[in-house]
Amino acid sequence: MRTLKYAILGLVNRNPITGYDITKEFNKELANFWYAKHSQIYPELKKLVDEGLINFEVIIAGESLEKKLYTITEKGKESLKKWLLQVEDLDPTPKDKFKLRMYFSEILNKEEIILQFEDQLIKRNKKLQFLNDVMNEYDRTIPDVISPEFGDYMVLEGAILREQSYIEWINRCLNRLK
Amino acid sequence: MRTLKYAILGLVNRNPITGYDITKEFNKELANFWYAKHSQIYPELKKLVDEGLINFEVIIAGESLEKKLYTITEKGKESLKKWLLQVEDLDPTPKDKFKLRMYFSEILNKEEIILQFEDQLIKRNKKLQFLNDVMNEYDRTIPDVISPEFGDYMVLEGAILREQSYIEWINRCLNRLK
DNA sequence: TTCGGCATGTAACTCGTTACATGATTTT
DNA sequence: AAAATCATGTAACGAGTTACATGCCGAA
Repeated sequence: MRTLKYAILGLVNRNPITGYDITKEFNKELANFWYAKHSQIYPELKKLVDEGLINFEVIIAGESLEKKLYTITEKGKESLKKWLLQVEDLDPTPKDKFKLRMYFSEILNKEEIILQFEDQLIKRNKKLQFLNDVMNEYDRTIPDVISPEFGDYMVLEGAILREQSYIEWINRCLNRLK
Repeated sequence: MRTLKYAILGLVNRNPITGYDITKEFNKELANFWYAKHSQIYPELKKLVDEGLINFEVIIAGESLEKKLYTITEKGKESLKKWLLQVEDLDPTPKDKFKLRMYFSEILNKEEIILQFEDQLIKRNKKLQFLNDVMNEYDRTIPDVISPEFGDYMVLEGAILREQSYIEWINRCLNRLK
């Protein structure tokens, strides 16, 4: 399936970028729906070069620190566009360890179950708060459709809706338990 | 982390069960938040036996068909309970290929993007319809708290809320695009 | 001069999927 | 008699994590 391939290709397509900076991108907005460690990114970049989808240029920063600045090729752009246009079946439902634990919770007593939900509620609220803080930096100006910022905005909103719905689920469970 | 280990342990804890039937469970309610193929389940069962967490008894069905019926041990029950009670950090945000594609969609034109969202909307609605159908089989009788059925009901409701929230997100995106 | 961040890589391992492989039983 | 389903396994591969490994640069 090679999804990481296209995640990287998408980033390199926006602007020439180094492996290090790709890793950083995977820890910002992007982290709300895709991510990877540098140990996965560097080998994948090498593979993409071999496939002729990207090129790199070695940049010397300061005295001797080598950076590799990757740029997308025409072949890479075509490959990315083809992937963006493809119509696929739905991904399988994402796995959820907390739900798995609650699914088997009948062997716990009520108080123990409630404690689990309450702990999860705190953590989810914290995450939602964080996402809202990021969202507020957009300062009520919804970016133009078809701009890189619109992508950021869109998926951030998706992440907020997802957390809200998870919190709603927890609250419903707690109401039944109390 | 060995999550599959506990998913299996949780099922075996409910009732003695064969590997084949565990595989089937992973394609019902459970599939809304955990699943595995038989090729992963059989080796894991062997491992759990080695660890003394489950036992099995060979059953001959019909003339000569061998089944292995697995039962949880005391050690297994303790291990499961410990796992159920543990307080963990939030899982990383689940990966989402569709959101990844839309994140990079600025290189497509508006009509192409809208087509992508509309296709996704149809598929998500279909899935929601399916989940609602399953839910209606509960026939308005919410199962008792602390029963195996309550677990089923709870996670099914979670799955429905999740799909609804995804659909809400798609609609918001479409409204902005139109 | 030391510490945190910049920058790139590899090795070993776990987790999960697809495909291969076999045979028994039930249903059409 | 054939097809679907029951039932259990292994092999090869791909994806992802943790740990190992190295060296540069700027700020305190």
